[in-house]
Amino acid sequence: MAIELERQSTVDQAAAALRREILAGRLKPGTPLREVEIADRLGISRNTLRETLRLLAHQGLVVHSPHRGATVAAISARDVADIFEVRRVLEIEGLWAGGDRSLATIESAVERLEITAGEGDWLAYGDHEAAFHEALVARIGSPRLSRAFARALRELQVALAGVDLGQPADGTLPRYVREHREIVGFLRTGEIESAEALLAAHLDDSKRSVLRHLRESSGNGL
Amino acid sequence: MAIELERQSTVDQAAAALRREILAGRLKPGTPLREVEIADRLGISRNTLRETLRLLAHQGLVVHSPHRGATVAAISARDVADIFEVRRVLEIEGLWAGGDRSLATIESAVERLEITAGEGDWLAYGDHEAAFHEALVARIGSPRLSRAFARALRELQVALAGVDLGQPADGTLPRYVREHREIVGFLRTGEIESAEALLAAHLDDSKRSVLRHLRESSGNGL
DNA sequence: TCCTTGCGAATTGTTGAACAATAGAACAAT
DNA sequence: ATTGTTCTATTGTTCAACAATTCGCAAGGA
Repeated sequence: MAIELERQSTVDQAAAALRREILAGRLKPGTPLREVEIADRLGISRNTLRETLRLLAHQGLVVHSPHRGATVAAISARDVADIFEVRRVLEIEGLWAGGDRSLATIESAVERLEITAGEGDWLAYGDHEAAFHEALVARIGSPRLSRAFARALRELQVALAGVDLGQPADGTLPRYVREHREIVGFLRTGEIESAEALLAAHLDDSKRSVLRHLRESSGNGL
Repeated sequence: MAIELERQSTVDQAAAALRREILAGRLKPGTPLREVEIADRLGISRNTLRETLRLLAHQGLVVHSPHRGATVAAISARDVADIFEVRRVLEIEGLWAGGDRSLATIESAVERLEITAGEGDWLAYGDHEAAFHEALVARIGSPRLSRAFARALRELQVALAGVDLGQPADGTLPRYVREHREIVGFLRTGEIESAEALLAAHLDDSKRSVLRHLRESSGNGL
């Protein structure tokens, strides 16, 4: 009916701002978020910031412990393993579940992914890769499962914020790009078993890579 | 390590209180939750209540729209279908995934379920049935998937709050109880395909039942 | 009758200040 | 090394005010 003009509440704007800072790596995992400091840096009141922090906590970007405040979510190896378990279950379910119309979304994601990879724009590449896998899960047709999946992917992004930006030119990336193309190829021809095997291997590779980056960056704590 | 003594913040206590009222059916789906009214009924400040409402919104018990306030979550037929899709995917995955030790938890849930069903305590029966299915999903070993599943179950409970309390003595319940026992039996003997078929039928039955109750209670809106 | 326009009351959004409660650190006593 | 004891920074919670917005409703016009 009316044009959906996007008025955002102060809470949402603040959440977006903090999310940007976290994903950009300016606020590293484990950093405590002092309420008064953040509040007047963002120019909002402390009460409003508290609602913002609850929102971000619910999204998994910060963790909140009583009387100790909020800190940027720090992810453990166990968390990484869990997130990849979520990915395995839901993405493979998506392989088998999908209708044909969903292939278009996936294929366009692959195309954008290849373009940005060719240009070396690894930031955009990450977004398109996420879009690819989200489209895969969307084939199940369940908004709730899609939301749970998207949340898991976001947690992964936080874990890698500011870590993988300049790194990925070690030769493995071209293989990643190719694998996405091959998976969608198998999907189109109905060779789901082959797609599943390839996807499982892809996820395993990715998990190992994430765990390695995690050890390198924040492994100093152990 | 330390004894986890449960000091709850005001926000958590208020959330628990509201959750009780909603699940008991005293606050019916769609009811608007006026901030000042609820706040001084619970004896807390409006700011604290707002954080509580954000928490409940995140748990799916209330929905929040800008400048319109929070209302007790009202579920649509589409939502019910989605929730049962979540259940289908995760519970069946749980059938195939589990280790042996998880069977003990499931079997004890079945026993409690049979006892409470025999006593006609349908409120406790609902809890134990939820515990059964949560234990099934827990076999996957993923805390995140378990959380997503528990959230879906809670949404279903809200939808049926105050509806199914006195109703279930129409002869279908004994079959439900028996089916749980049979599923765990198939699990124990490793006949996963049989367990899957039975579980799928069980979920289909349950979905139909929920949709019928939904039409009967809040079908007046359409 | 329809519809739109403006008004007003109820409600939410946001702020700022205050005080209580707690954790964590520094320090003293054993 | 362990146990108390302050002290301080920070979070938890409350309160009162005001701004912004929604919604019902009455007045007015086509």
